[in-house]
Amino acid sequence: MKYSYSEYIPILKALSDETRLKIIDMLSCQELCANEILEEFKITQPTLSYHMKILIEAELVMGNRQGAFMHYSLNQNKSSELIEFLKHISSEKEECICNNIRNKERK
Amino acid sequence: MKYSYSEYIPILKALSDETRLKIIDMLSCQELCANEILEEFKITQPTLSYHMKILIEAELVMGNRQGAFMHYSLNQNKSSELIEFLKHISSEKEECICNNIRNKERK
DNA sequence: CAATGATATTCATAGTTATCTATATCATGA
DNA sequence: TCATGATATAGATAACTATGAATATCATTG
Repeated sequence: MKYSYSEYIPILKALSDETRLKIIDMLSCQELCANEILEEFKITQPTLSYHMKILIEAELVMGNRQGAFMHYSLNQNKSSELIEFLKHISSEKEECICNNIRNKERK
Repeated sequence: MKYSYSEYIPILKALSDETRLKIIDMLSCQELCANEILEEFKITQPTLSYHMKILIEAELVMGNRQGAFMHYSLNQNKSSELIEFLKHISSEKEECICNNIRNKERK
């Protein structure tokens, strides 16, 4: 399995913010719309909209318009994918980038 | 188990950079010193030193001076801890932050 | 103890990010 | 169709980040 680091940067950046981490947590059991999310924070509505956009662009969250309301839900596939990626890069493996580094000199 | 979001921000920020993700991957099987890592990138030595500092401050990487050389190794505990945290916030659970949101109104 | 090699720090800077205010768009119901 | 409520976009800005050049520190070896 081949991973590209850059592919995961937007997801990791999306998660590198306390507000957005909390939003992920809030969406873990149920979908919510923007005003329900907003109530839990002391930020303005445009700021929340900005954070939602980042989460959606990272594909961690899906937006589904129901009339005037945007229903936001978690994309569990994407978070699982990230978790697999993190497990992969941080554990020992056969085909590893590090095979080309110091081992090279040892052989 | 109680998680604080802010605790994980430095780790997630540390991972939100392609250079640093690659460094984590490079350290997954063996420890390496700075010049070995540097060879794999087209950045300057001070820039690498800056990235290593961020990884160390996030406790994802440990530095161990061996004479003139710094041996960098992965702190697998820390990456596991992050993975557990991400699993936790992104999956359904009994005691969830979202219990206090929409459910409240339904009861 | 001076030269050299390895790594860290300082400083300056361009680029990015989070935030707000103001405004726009979009949907609904009177 | 107009007023209202929900969400998005634009523009401005302060704070933060990644980078390189210059320099400093630290360890080794002659």
